[in-house]
Amino acid sequence: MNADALRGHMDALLLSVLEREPLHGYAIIEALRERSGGALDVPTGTVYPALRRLERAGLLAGEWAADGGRRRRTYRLTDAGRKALAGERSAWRSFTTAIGSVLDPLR
Amino acid sequence: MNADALRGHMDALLLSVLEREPLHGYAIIEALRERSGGALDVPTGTVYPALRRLERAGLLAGEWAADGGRRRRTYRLTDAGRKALAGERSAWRSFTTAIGSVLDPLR
DNA sequence: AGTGTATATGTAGGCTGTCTACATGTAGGC
DNA sequence: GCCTACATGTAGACAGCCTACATATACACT
Repeated sequence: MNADALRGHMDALLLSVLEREPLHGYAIIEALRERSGGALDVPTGTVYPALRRLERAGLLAGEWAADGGRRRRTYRLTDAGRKALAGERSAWRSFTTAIGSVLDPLR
Repeated sequence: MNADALRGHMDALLLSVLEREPLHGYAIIEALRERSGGALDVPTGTVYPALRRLERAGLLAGEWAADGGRRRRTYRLTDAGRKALAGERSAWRSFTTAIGSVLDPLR
């Protein structure tokens, strides 16, 4: 998976994976890998800054938790995040339609 | 159309639009707009440098032509460009499948 | 003659998000 | 003691798309 291709779609991925249940960063990475059948293997250096960015933007809310001695920051969607996810889904459909219309034009 | 979303897909778009016939930059921009129903309106500051990059990479071959007093640089796909286009199409399918599997998981 | 729009190409510099590489620490199996 | 998995995070590099600007021809309209 080319890195540049992910550009601008990371937010949608993160919001989507948090739609059903709150997860912490490491679990998010695993969820992306599993849901995509291994195609998406996003490095920590991408995910953690992105989560903070989305939290700053008010789309996620993060909370520290402890599992034994391990610290985890669990993120959940805010209402704004849920709205943003709907927008991202819509944008994704427009995007694939637009690119698809060029790559596979009707013959 | 979010600018970042295009990242890493521009090459595929340019190669694809040149698949059937050679075109010059301005015509390529129009072709992208028409084929996508107006969704893709790529600025010249994106297209011209990208065309030169693809030419340097050996995927396109450019040639100057004159239409009256107007100069045009017409690009055509090279053999390597045709192979690259096939790769880009394949990558596009993988990409949409991967992102789609996260955004619209089977329920 | 002047104005405006379409056609046509190109560069400089900025922006931003993803990546690589590194740093830190806990938990548990062998 | 060592290794792997779990868990979070930062610094800096890199690449490519964008805005804004510069240049020039062709043609319609006033």
